[in-house]
This record gives sequence, C-alpha cells and structure tokens, in this order.
Amino acid sequence: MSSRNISKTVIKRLPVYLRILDNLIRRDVEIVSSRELSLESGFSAEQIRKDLTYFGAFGTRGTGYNTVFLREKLLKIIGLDQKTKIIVIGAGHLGTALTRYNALKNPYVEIVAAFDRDLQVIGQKICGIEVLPFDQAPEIIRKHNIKVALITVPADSAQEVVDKVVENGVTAILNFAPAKLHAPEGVHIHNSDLTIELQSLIYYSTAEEERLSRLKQGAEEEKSQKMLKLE
Amino acid sequence: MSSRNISKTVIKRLPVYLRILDNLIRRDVEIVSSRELSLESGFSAEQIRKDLTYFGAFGTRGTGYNTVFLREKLLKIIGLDQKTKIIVIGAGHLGTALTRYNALKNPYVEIVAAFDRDLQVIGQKICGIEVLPFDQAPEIIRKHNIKVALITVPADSAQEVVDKVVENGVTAILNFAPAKLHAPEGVHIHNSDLTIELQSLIYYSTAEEERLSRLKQGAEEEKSQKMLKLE
DNA sequence: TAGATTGTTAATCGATTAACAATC
DNA sequence: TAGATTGTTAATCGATTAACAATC
Repeated sequence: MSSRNISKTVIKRLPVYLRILDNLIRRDVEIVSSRELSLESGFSAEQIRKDLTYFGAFGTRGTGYNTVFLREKLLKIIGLDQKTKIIVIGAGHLGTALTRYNALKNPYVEIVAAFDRDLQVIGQKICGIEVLPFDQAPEIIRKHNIKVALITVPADSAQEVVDKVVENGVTAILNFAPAKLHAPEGVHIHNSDLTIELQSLIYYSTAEEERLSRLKQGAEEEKSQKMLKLE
Repeated sequence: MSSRNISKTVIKRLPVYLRILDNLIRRDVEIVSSRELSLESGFSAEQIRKDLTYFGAFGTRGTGYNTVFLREKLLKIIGLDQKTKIIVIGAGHLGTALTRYNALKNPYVEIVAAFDRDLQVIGQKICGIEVLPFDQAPEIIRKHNIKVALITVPADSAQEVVDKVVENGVTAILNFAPAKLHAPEGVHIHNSDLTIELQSLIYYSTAEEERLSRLKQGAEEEKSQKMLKLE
C-alpha cells in the first residue's frame, strides 16, 4: 500500500482526538496542548505528539495545536471530510439501534439502506432509512459504490453475508456477529464482539483470590475423582 | 492484587478460546491441539499455549488439550462457572437490544433488571426483564450484590450513572456511551465505542493514495490562502 | 522407540516513554 | 531574551515469536 504502515493502535486513537477537538471547538477553545489532550484522552502527551507526526507537523512549538486546524487535518486523515456511505446488514434489534444511532447522531456517515431477509421487517423504515431484502444488496452496493458495511446478522449467516458484500465491492466491515470471519486480503474486518467484552469484564469483576481458589478447588475435585477410580 | 498481573490482551483472548471449545464440544471433538486452536482463532499456536500457561498446565504433551477439561478450566479462570448477575442502565434501543441478546443467547449471565429515567419505557418488560426507574438501581445493586453493569445512556449522563452505581458496589462497567468516564481505582471500565470503531474502519476503507492527496491538497489550499492574504 | 505436542526459556519485534534539540 | 511546547531521536518496556527440552 504505502511506504510506512501505521499501526492499528495509532489509528484507533485518532477518532478519540477528533471527538475531544469537536468538544473543545464547541466551547470556543482555539488552542490546545498535547498535555491538555492527554488529560482529556488518557493517552500520554508524548504518544499524542508521536501519533500526529506520523501524518505531519500540525502544531506550533511553544504554543500548541490550533483546534480547528487539527480537526480538519484529522478529518482528512481518517477520511471523514466527505460523508461515507454505509449499509447495515441485519435489521434486528441491534441493527435497528445502530441504524438509528448513526442516522441521528453521526454526521460523518450516510446510511444508504438496511437489509434483512425477514419479511416481517422488510419494507419498514428506520429514521427514514428503508429496510430492503438482502437480495438487493449487490445492486445497491454497486450503484452507490459502497465500501463500508455493518453486519448484525446471526453468527451462522455472517460469513455468507461477508462473501456476498465483498464480491460486490465492500472493503471494510464492522462485524457484530460472534464469529471469526474470513475475507480476501485487502478487506478489513473489525469485530465488535459484545460477548468477548462482557466476559473479559467479568474476569475483572472476580477477585483474584476467588479465582485462584476456584481453580485450586477444581484440581482437588479431579484428584479425589481419580482416587475414587483407583479404589 | 496478585503476584503477576496478566495483561489485558491475554484476558481478551480467553473468551475466544472458550467459544471455540464450545463449538468443538458441540461437534463431539474431544481433543484439540494448539495448532488447531490457532487455525480457528487466528492467534498463533505459541501464543495460545503461552496464554494458557499463565493459569496452569492444562494440556497433555504429545496429544493436545481435552476440550471439556480445558473449557471447564477457562470457565473458572474467567469467572463464568457461576452465572454473573448484571444490570443494564439505559433501556433505549441499544439497551433493549443488549438486554434481549443476553437474555436469549448468553447462558453465562443473568440480567437482574434494566433501568431508565424515561416514564415511557419504565414498566415495560424485555424478554421478561423489567425496566425499573433508575432511582431504584442502588437498592437492586445492593440487594443482589451486583458487580457488573452495562451502560447505554447518553454521553452527557454517563458519568453521573457511573458514580451512582460505583457508590453502591459495582466494580466492572461496560460502557457504550461515547465518553471518557472516570472511576476510582479498582473499578474497571471497558469501552465499546461504536463511533471509534466505525471511524477507524473508514480510515481503512480509504485508499492510501487518496488520503495522501487529500492531505496534500489541504496544504496547498492553505498556501494559496496565505498568498491571497499577502497580496 | 518414534512421532507428536506441550510447557518454558531465549530472541525478536513493536509500541510506549523519556529526553532534548528546535523553535515559536 | 525567557518560557513554553512541539517534533524527533534514543532508551525502555512489554508482547509476540522462535526454539527446544520435557514428556505423553
């Protein structure tokens, strides 16, 4: 693709900077230092400066960053300087929630359509966005040159959906199905997996001592089972 | 907390292993090697073996891992060997979708209640789970000794909600609001931020050449603006 | 015993942090 | 000029990968 590949962890921080700048601009703040951005974001000031310099030198030494200027740069870097057309596949509860949220709150994207296979939901409108039969997805993707799809179908049909949308030109997918999906090189799949998030959170809600005693307890049960067998 | 702190990246992989084991067990597979787990998960076999040895030696050299045995160990490690009681704060579309999903599909958690402030939704039931007024959250949290909360309220009330639930004993929060939340040490906040996911995805959907030309173009515009000012 | 695969230590890689010169 | 803050290089830290002895 390009000379240097910028790491995924850097890219994930850019939208955070953008959101902070949006808030600062709303409060008419004109200049912000990396230290202030650090306080707002939780990332270190050094890291923020380093992240930004991957793309250019946007600040003024001794002063800081102009909020409006840096925001515009970030929009261009991320690719938000023109509205991105996206589609949502799966118009169940989650698909509907995501469609509504983006239609109402996200000024950087335009949801062209939602798709489903369920005749019950086909034909409905979500904030003015029509739910179409999934069969029509290829046509819409090609017509609008859509590159980004949100997938909220059940795990067992997710791969099939990926194959179909990729075949028709989609190159970036945000997957909410709890499944490992495969796609040809050059297609980016990001997973937003609620179950994994929730389970790793439960790990942290369990006190360390309790976890250790559970593991140990299990081991003792096995031991006594083995001894029972031997008897 | 404990002797060694196991990194967050390791913990996030454990639920993936668990899911694969669930699928293997459903297909009556009794033994799995780290290589096979690697193919299913996308993580390297070395990494999988290393992750597991943080908690113990669960495999058999020359053979592999017993699926049922490893699954039971993972359940205990993550803390899923008994149902975790959770609450959902915010019963809008996203909160409803998450409540439904977990009630129907997630056998490891029990949603005790959902909460909202909107009189329109209070009193409704989501898959048998009642939506209660947020004022009652402290009482329910204490009564059921709830440690885990999912927060799907708007960004501007999220911090207030965090303060209230933490005050009453919650130690782990999965936050869906697009906001940086603060909590005392020992309280874990995981963020599931759709906007950040979607924006970083849009970055990857934009071709590298296009991004560079946009940035460059911006720079030229500025230059010509400066020149206009000088004229 | 031979073949296979784990568990573990050492080597490598990448990301974060520290330090500081450049410069407003 | 003095004070401040960026941009960038070097040092550190942590995570991944490679290698291999242990052992089924």
